[in-house]
Amino acid sequence: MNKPSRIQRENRAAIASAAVREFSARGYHGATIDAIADKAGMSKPNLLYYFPSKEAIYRTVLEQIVEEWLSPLLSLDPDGDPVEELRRYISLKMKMSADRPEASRLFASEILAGAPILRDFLETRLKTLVDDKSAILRSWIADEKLAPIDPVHLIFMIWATTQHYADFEAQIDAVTGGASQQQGFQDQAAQAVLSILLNGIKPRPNA
Amino acid sequence: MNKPSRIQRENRAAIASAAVREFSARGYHGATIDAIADKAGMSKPNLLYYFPSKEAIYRTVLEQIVEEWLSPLLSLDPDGDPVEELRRYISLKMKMSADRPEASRLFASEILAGAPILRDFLETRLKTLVDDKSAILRSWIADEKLAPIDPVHLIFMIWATTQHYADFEAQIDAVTGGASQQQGFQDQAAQAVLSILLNGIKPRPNA
DNA sequence: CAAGATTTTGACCAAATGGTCGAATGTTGG
DNA sequence: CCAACATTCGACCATTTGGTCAAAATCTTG
Repeated sequence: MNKPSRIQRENRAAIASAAVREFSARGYHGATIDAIADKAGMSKPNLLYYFPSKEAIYRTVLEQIVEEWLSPLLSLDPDGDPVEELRRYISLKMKMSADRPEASRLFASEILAGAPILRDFLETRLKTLVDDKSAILRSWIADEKLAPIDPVHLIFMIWATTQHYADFEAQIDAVTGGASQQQGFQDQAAQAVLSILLNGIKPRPNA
Repeated sequence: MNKPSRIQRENRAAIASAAVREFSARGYHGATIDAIADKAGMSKPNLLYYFPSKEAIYRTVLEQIVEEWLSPLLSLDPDGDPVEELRRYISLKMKMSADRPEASRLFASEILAGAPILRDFLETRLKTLVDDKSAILRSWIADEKLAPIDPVHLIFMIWATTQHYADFEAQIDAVTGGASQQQGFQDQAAQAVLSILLNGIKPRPNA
């Protein structure tokens, strides 16, 4: 298994990109190797020359997505200003939703189905990360820099609200008459989410 | 098309219940008529005696779910106290997530896939309903009983946070070590969501 | 440029699956 | 009790689809 050739790099990348689009649009079972190969501009046996099976493609793209997903939370800085750190984190997640909606939907689809492939990752690396960052949030609360809110639920709420704009895009488009593609809409959404969440967690004097 | 017999009522109900479980667990394409028939306790041809096709089953259960989904928002009362009305609405949605997680996941799965079946419903009935309720929220904001937040985004945030507990149950279970089944967890979740959202939208004196 | 390695593909296979059909079985009203 | 009707199901079919294989085409390199 030496260094991959240019052709290998290009084709693997084309397949991964096509697979994310296809899996996110049709789900694991709805996606077909033929369709992915078509989108990647090659024949099915050719695609299977690069990946041994449909599930292998799925695993590969899921792993790539999961790594991206982790990074914003990783960078939550215990020494920063709590509200500013959370503002930055939420903004980053909103941007990811806007920039890579298919990736978000593929991840969502895997979790919806009960996380058959990602369960182990969720129970180990993600759990550890959430435990770590919860401790930071708890210390901020102890210092009365945040309202006393269960940190785990705060993290869930941030995930829920930010990813909603990618995962439920079809619903949002329908309800808003298709506004969600425009730049203005994204800024509006980010502003509303930031406003509610940040106001919701700022320490309240009389409580 | 006379009144259905007892057998018809029972079998149709059994099929619908089995279909919700099967479709929500495996997605539209992953679900098989055989599996639904098994769960409903009958043979595949027998099931197809009650529904003409897989898609017909899917449409039927989706429609039932969508009707349930609408009702809590319908009851938002323009003459009630804004914060109390929203507290009631959010609590209702949290309870639906806890009580019928499969239904929530089936709905989510349809939207994730681009709402091929529900698009029309979303663009007509749901859009109208959201427009109506947005007007109520706007009037509350005008009366300074709520912070000035785009009503549509507030509604999206409520949907996102409440449905997250059903749709991403696998992730929540993994991260919390399986706590989400317990009653205490549900109460905790509801409290956190209510606290952040309600504090997030209460009018702020100096803004 | 030739030989070996890499990449590509048409043809094919086996399993899964949505759906049909006719015969058998059960139910019900007169 | 029986005739008409409703319900159930084993056997079957056609299509889709994940995956294989051997041969052809292309690329790389000494």
